[in-house]
Amino acid sequence: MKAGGPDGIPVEELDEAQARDELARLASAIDEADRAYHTEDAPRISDAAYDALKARNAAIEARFPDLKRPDSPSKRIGGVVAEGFAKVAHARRMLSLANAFEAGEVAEFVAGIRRFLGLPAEAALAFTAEPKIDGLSLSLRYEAGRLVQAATRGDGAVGENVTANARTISDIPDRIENAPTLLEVRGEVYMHHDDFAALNARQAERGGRTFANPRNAAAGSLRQLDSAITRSRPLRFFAYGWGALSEPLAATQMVAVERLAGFGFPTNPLMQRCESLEAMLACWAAIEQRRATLGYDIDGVVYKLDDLALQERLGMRSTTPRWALAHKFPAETAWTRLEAIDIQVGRTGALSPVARLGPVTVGGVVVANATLHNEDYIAGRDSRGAPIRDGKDIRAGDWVKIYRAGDVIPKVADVDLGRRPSGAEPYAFPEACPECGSPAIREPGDSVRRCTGGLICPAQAVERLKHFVSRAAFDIEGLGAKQVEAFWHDGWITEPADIFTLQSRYGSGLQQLKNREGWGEKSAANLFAAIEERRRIPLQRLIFALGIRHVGEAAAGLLARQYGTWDAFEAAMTRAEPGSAEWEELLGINGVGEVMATSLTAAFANDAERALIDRLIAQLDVEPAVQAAGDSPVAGKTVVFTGTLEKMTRAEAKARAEALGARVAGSVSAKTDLLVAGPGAGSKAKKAAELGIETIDEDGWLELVGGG
DNA sequence: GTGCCTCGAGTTCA
DNA sequence: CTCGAGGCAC
Repeated sequence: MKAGGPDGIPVEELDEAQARDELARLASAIDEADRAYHTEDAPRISDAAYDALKARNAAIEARFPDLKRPDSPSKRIGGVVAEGFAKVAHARRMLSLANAFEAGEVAEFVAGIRRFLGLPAEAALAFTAEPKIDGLSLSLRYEAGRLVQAATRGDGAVGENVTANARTISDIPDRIENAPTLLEVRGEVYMHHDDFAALNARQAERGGRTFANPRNAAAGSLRQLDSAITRSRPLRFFAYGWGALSEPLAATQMVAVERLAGFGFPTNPLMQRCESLEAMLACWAAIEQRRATLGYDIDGVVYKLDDLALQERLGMRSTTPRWALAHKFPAETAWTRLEAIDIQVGRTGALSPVARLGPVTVGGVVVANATLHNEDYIAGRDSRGAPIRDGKDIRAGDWVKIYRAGDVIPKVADVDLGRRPSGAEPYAFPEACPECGSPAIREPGDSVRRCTGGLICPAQAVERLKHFVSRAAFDIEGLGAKQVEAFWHDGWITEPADIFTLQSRYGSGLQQLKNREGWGEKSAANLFAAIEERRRIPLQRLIFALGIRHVGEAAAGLLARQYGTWDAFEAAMTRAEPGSAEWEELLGINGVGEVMATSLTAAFANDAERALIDRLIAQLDVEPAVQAAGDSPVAGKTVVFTGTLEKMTRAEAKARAEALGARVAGSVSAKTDLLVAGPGAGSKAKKAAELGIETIDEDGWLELVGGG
C-alpha cells in the first residue's frame, strides 16, 4: 500500500501538517479501494488492510477534528456516496467569466482596467488570448506532486469529487515532477469530434443512449458513478489556470501556463500574448476562422491580463474576476414556427409570456420553448421604447429565428414577415391573470404586468411554496417543486406552516402518504425526518424563504446580520415607518434602500401575510445569525478614504477593503471607524479629528491590511 | 442626474 | 444566463 498506510507514524506523534497530508492520502487510497471493490469487482487490497486504512483515518480525524476533509471517507457508506458524488469545498473559488459579444465591449473591458488601475490611456497592457473550450471545468489538486483530488466547478465554492474518474483521463498526469508542494491545476475536460462520433456510433450499436453534443457527452462521462465507464470514454483535458498554490508559478499568465505545460499538462496551442486591443481582436478573428477545423468545440476567446501582480490588484467582482473576459462567437440560430404564446404567473405575480415552438435543434439541443420576457419584447420594443428586431412584433403562427443566449436560454432573435400567415393578429397581452382572473396591472415605469390577486391567486401561492422549499431557503430533502405542487393540488399544503404539520395531519401510520403515488414507507419516513431537521433554521434562510419582494438571498443575509434574532427583526419590521428610529436603522444598512424597506414593512403590515408568517414561526426554532467573525482587522468596520492615494486607485482601495469585510463610506460620520487620509485631505480629516476618529495614512493602511 | 455594480426574478433543457 | 431595477458613489 501507499505511504501513509496503517504502518506510518503513530497517530499521537503526528503534527498538524503531517496529519493533513495523511488524511489526503488516506482519502484517495480508500477512494481507490472503494472504486476497485465496487466498480471493478476486483478488490486490490485485503479486507483487513482496507479496515486498517479506515481505522487510521478515523483515529486521525478524532485527534484533529478541524482537519476533517469535506470528502472524508468516514462520511461515506460502502464506498458509494449517498446521493451521487461527495461535495468538496474549493480551496480557492472557481470563477466564471464576464462575457462580451462585440468588439466595443472588449474595448470597454480594456479601458475599464486602465481606469481601475489609474493608468493613462496610452499605457501598454498585455493580455493573453486563448480559445474558450466548450467542455466542463475541473480542478485538480496535487500534493507533493501527486494527484489527490479532482473536483467539478459546482457553484464555484463547492464542487463534486470526481477524483476516481479524473484518474482515468490520460491527459491528466497522476504524478508530476518538480512541482510546488501544493498545486491546484484548473482546466477544461472536453471530447474530440471524432471521438464523440465514434462513441455515439458505439452507443447506438449497443442500443445505449446517444449524446446530443460533445459537451454533454463529456459531462455525462465525467459524472459516471462507475469510473470504469469513464475509463472507456475518450475524454481530454486542457489546463489553463490554477487555484491554490504553495508558491507562485510565475509573474505572468503566459509563463505560468507554460509552466503547467512543463509539468506535463496539455495546454492550448493557440494561446498567445497580445500587446494591444487590436491584437486581441485579430486573435479572436483568427481563432474563429480556425474554429471549424480544430476538431473540438469552442465558443469564444478568453482574454486575461498577462501581468499576475496586476490581476491581484484588480481582484474580483462578486462572481467574476475583473482581469478576464470571455469574448463569445455569435450564437448558432435556427428557424421554426411559433405555435402559440402562453402566459406563466410567477411568485410575485409577474405575467411572463412563453413561446411554444415547433421543436427545432439549436446548438445541438432540441428547443420547444423560448422566453418572450414581457409585453414590450413581444411588441418589438425594449424597456425604453426603442425598437428591437427592427421593431417587428411577434405573433402566433410566425416563423421565428431562435438562438440560445449564453448557449443556454432560447430566445427569439428575428421574425420572417414574408411568411407571416394572413390574418395573424398582433398579440393582445392579457389584462387579467389567466390563473385567478384578478386584474393584471402594469405600474408606470415597470416592464412587467403583475397579477393583483396576491395570496388568493393559486399560481402565486404555489410559486411561493416552491420558493419556500428552494435551495437557498428551507431546502427540504424530498420536498422539491414537484412534490410541493402535488401536495398543494390535493390541499395538503396550502401555506408554509402546513409543511411542518404535515406529519401530524397525514403521517399517522404513514398510511395516507403511502397511498400516494410514488411514496413508500421509507420515503415517507425520510421526508418527515428531513422536515423535522429543518424546524431549526438559520435566520437568513428564513428571511429569504418568506419571499418578500426585492428581498433575495443577499439582502436576507444583510438583514439577518443586522438584527441577529427573529424577534429583533420582527419587532423592527413591525415598528419601522418613515421617520421612526427603526426606519433609519433599516435604511442605514448598506444595500437596503427605500424600495426594499417599503416592501418589507408592507409585508409585515398586511394582516393576511402577517398571520401566515406567525403560523409559520410557531412551528420553527430560528437560529440567530452571528456577526461574521472576519479575521481581518478591518472586518465589520466602516472606513472612509480621503485625499490622494498614491499606491492604489480609489476603486482599488474600496474593493480591497470590502473584500476584507469592511464597509466603505463616502463621508465621515459618527459611524465611521477609520479614516485613511492621503495628501490634500481637507474637511473630512478635520471632521474625523473633531469626532475623535482614528486616522491613518496610506502606508498605515497598507500595513494594516497586509501589503499592496 | 448619471453611471457603475450587484442583486432579484425570470427563464431552458439534460 | 439575462434583463431590469435598486442602491450608491460621484
